[in-house]
Amino acid sequence: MTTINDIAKMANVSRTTVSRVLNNNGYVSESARERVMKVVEETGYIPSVSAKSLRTKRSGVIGVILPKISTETASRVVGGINEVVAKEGFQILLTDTELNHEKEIEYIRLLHSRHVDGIILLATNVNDRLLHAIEDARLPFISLGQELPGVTSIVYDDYHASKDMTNMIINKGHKKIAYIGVGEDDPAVGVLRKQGFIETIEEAGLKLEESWLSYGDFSIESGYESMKQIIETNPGNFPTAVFVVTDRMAIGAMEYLKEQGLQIPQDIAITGIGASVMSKYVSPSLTTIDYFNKEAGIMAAELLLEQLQDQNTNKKFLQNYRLIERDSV
Amino acid sequence: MTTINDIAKMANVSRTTVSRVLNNNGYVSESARERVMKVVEETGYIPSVSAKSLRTKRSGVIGVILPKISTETASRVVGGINEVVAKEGFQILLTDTELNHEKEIEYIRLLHSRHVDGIILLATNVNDRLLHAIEDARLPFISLGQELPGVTSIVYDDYHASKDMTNMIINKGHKKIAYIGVGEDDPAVGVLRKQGFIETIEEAGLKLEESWLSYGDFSIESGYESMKQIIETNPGNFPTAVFVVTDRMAIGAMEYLKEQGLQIPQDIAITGIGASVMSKYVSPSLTTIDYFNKEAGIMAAELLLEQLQDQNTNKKFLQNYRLIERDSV
DNA sequence: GAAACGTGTGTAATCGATTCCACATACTCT
DNA sequence: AGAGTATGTGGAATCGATTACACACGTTTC
Repeated sequence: MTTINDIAKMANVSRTTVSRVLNNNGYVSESARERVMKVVEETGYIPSVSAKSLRTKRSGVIGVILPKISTETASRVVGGINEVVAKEGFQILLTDTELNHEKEIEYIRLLHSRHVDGIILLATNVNDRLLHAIEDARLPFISLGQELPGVTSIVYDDYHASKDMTNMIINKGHKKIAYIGVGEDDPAVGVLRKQGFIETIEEAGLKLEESWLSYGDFSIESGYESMKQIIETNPGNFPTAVFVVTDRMAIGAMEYLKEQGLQIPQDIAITGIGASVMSKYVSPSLTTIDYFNKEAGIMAAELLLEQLQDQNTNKKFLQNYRLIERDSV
Repeated sequence: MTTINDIAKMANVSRTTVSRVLNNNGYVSESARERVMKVVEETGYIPSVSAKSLRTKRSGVIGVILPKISTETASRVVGGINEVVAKEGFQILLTDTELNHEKEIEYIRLLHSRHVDGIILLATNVNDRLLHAIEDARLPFISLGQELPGVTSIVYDDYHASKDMTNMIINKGHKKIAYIGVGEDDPAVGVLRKQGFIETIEEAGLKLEESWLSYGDFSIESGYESMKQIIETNPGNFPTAVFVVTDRMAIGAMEYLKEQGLQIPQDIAITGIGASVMSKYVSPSLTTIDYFNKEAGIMAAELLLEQLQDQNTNKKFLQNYRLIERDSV
């Protein structure tokens, strides 16, 4: 490995001067600059990032913590983040919590020790230890998907999205509407979406049977099972529509309905949330809500870069959404 | 930030001893070890990775170069890689070439300068400058998806997979089979898959019309357009089956056929490659080939970790595949 | 009882950069 | 002419870890 010292010797200057040339600061004569650049090009020298980062406390790396790496949402968000930070010469250091809350905290500390310049967390829950870990890291920090107190957050408008969707279902004349959700340790998907649904149902004066509520774990299979449960526990009293909080679970639910020979949407209508690519190509195509994940990633990255300059903004940003009406309702 | 010096002072030992405790090497008395551990836990001290990496030349980071970050294939592979390397305490540094060949080279050099311990490249093409860059980096290196001479490569068996698929189509009685592919600068998807298809067609003594060949760019839309082109340029002489080299393009093609009121598979059968989640849930469900992307990622990571120990293995590994017959043929 | 070895600890050099400071010129302004 | 400023350069400290080496002590071994 060639180092700055080698370059200095070869160009007949001190390493101070080499550093000045490379970082474009301080006075350097034209001739010295040319000599240095020539040697740099000839040798293909690249400065050691470790040394640089040790000295400057900046690494040019952004840490990203994902709940699950191989999901459409995650990869769209990461794509958005990457688009922005790559332009500024940053890299992404990726970690995957596999939906394990402990790991979120562990990874924050780990990224910290790696001297990342900032962290973007696709949060799935809120708890004191997590907030503490963020506080301790004292790093530019963005939470995406959940509102974390004291942290700049970008959140999807889950509540209103759910209300809009539910209202749309009601306006189509449905009165018996079932719900497939996820656990309430997830404040956004688990709590807000449910709240939007239930409040809208109540506002419309509709009845809500306990047996029409079921819960999955984000997977297609769990959507299938939840739908099965609802159908099997309500013989002769099927709901006429099902509000499902994610596209994947909605698609699982559709599978079950199709297997049972039930027509969508004639017998039972169904909706999802997330605007996955799949939602467009299943039959019937799925009515869903687009959260603009990539744009959210872009926004997160931009806010983070801003924080790298100025001090903490610590605001909350509501990402907008769009209801996509298709053939499943 | 607490440093090793702070810990040393607080525990009343030299920083050498602290380092010994943390890295578990050399002799340390039980009492010293306990004192150090106590202080470490109290302070939540984490060693600076930059300093460590500067000294040891190892960073605990694996560089991954993707052609496109937000695709199902990429995220499955990364998921597999992550599963393996995370267990060994490695992180993933992610870069995205956005299908730009120049960036592959640029990123290899950049990852090198970041002292990554190894690189996994999801290659999309082969050229001398790329090989040169890999050589220069002198790093444990794995190529996934393309065979690179002199580099340990994991390749999908595109040729035989295509042959199997084509044979399966032929065995169903089809004689007029169209092809939707991608550009031939991609040796695996563009060349091998086409070769497998064409050779099988010829072996079976079938005719191959030039107008039954069409090319897209991996996107769903390009599949749609390619299908449209084939249908429009062959009025009254439609093929009865279409071999498409990726699921996404196949799904685009299906869209067009459905729009035209053509029945799949009765009027025209269709096949994809890739076993995307979507392929299972479109109607009719798509016959495709599963390349076990996640397993390929796992294998890549394992091979890389092996290379970190021993010296260059430099072998070629053929990943196996599985034909999934569904309702589109 | 001396040599050899095992155990425990600390000193100091080192990795490859950045940056403060000192110093040397050359030019401008009263 | 002398002070002040702009320009150019290098010496040396520094960031926070690892590790070769030296040393001290206790225990075996012949």
